[in-house]
Amino acid sequence: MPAGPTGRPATIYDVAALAKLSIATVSRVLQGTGPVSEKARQRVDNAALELNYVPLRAARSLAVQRHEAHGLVLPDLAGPFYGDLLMGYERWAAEHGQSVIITVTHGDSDAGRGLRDLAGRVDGIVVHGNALDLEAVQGLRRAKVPVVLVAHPPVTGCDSVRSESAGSAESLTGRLLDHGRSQLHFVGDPASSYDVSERYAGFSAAHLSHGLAVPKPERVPLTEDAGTAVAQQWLDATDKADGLVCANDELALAALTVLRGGGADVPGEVVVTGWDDVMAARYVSPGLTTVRQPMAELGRLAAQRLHERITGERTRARNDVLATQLVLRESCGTAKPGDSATATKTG
Amino acid sequence: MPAGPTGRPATIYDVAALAKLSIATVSRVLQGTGPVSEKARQRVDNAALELNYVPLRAARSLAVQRHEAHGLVLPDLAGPFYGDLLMGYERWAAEHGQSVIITVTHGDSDAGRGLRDLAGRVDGIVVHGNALDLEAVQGLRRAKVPVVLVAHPPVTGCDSVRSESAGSAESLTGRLLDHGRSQLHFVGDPASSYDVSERYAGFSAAHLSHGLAVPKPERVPLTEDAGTAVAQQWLDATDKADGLVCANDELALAALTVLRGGGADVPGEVVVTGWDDVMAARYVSPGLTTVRQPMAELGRLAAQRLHERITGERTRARNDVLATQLVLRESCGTAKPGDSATATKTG
DNA sequence: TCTGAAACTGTAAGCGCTTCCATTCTGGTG
DNA sequence: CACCAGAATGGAAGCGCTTACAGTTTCAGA
Repeated sequence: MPAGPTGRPATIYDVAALAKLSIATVSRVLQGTGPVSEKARQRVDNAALELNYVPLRAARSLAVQRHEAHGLVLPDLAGPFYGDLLMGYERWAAEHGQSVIITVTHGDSDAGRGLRDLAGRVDGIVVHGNALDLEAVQGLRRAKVPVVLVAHPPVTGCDSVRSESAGSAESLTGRLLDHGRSQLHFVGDPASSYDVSERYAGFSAAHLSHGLAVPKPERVPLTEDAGTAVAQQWLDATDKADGLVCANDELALAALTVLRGGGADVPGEVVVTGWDDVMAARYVSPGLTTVRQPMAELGRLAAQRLHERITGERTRARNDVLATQLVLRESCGTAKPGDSATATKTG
Repeated sequence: MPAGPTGRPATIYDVAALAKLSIATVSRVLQGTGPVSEKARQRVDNAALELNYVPLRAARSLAVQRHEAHGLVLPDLAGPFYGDLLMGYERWAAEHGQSVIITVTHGDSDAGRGLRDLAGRVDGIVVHGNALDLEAVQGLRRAKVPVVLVAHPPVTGCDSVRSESAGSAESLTGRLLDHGRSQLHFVGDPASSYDVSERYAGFSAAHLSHGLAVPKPERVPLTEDAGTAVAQQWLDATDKADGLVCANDELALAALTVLRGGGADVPGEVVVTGWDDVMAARYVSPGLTTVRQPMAELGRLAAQRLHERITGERTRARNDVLATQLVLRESCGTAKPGDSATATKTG
């Protein structure tokens, strides 16, 4: 809200009056559209500066029928993942002159009122799979809002962007089996999200291809507390698993720490792996073997896909799958000294 | 963009036509203002539902002269801090019907075009101190945009919200000195941000009150790389410091790890402390002593303060200072077994 | 000097919504 | 049964901006 001469925000009329020109010319100067004389440009610039004029976006949006803004719906912001995603997103958006309006569902997944409001402010919406249920997404589609899904299985009418999961999980699991592990546990509830279900699918596939029965998953939430509990259970058990394939790093870190604290030999007696490669994964000891997702790139691509849809420069749906990176450290017992990252798959 | 009967987005006119009522009545029903008969309410609701009507926010904003949106300007989104800040912010905003539009400066700190655009979309802006230089903030003020500063020294005309730093740094440093340390190094450039300068101020104060000379700071960036370098230097040095007070956890974690890797005894030979209490701080060993800031609360409060300003329910400036929490772990050599947190100061 | 095209500028009609004000219904009362 | 208050509704103006479209300059070329 810029300061007008009267104390009210200055409008384009104020600028025009001060510059002794019509509002049409002012608009042309400010937007850089249409022909304007150098003299006019000067006068307008000076007037705008003097009045601290800030164009009211709402008025422009109304006139041009475009918001030049994206909506981003995330389930949460804890942990580094969503932050990185958002960062990649915002960067692309800023470079292309789009604002980003963010909404966090905190597990509400219906978000009626807020979603509606958001839809009225933006040209399109990117939804993280864990943030909204399918019904809410369909609602957006019905309202003809362009939608891009992140980390969600493809939905007709929406583009989607996700990172490869099943393949990396399979190769990670396979690697453990190849190195002599025979009683692996999958820790984390596959039903909690699409990503986790994919990871379990890969875990299963590896077992099948090794001619082994597929162990049932430990259906626990992806939290440190759950990791602690699982590890505690392991320490108390008689029939011990020789590996914990955890659905994320939180679980794995907590488990690893408790196992170590309880005197277990990791990775000798039991190996542990995570998913996400959070910072702590490389500070814990033994270093946590995990899988890194290109979160920023995911965000960037989602922004781009949405923009293509909004501008109509593409109408055919796309479903992108980005490669992940297996990060081998000591916790899995198969890393050579001096940890590093190995090859990956593109889905 | 809802689906109108024609394929174009439905407007309030379409809803009115279908409901056989005037747009005035439709508006009253939808906004819940003014008296409307039950019958009218029904008809409007049905029509809106059938048309998948989504009100165009730009039009409403223009009419009511309010955006019901906040701008949030952050320097970055890496690390968990800003994510937590944003989370606290968004939560409060959502609960109060405000949208939040986020802009990341990535160290640009002038952000001319983007800022201007942002200012035209929102009712007020919250700026993180590290994101914008003072001139940019003044520009906003001149344009009469309500501004709340986070982690920035008070500026006339703006509210500010920050967490206490100097006091905690002083008590942390004092504690180390009391436990026999005599040659502490401050790692991190106090000029890099207000927060860091405060931490160094506290570090200095502790030395002074112990009758010691104040060591010059190691002016390095707050990164893991810098921490690595500093630790390497320590290993090579002959006249070794007996404590590294790092400006953040990244520095401290990297330093700690390299020191340990180089055979140094931490905390026996040299103690290390950080700032922020990132997740890795409790997984590294020895556990990292650090200071926890209430980031989410900071965000929440900033949102609230901005809202008070926007609505005009408060006109006197406020400068809030939130308490931090000293988190003692083994790396500082003064923690009792079983780490815990101790008291704090409110600024 | 005159003419027409090109360059520039102004007028005015919206964009979709809210809201003031006037008008039309209600349904009790006298 | 006329009358009136209050409830319900509609008409229309206006929010600040963009953008045809039309009008006015400017100026090179004849």
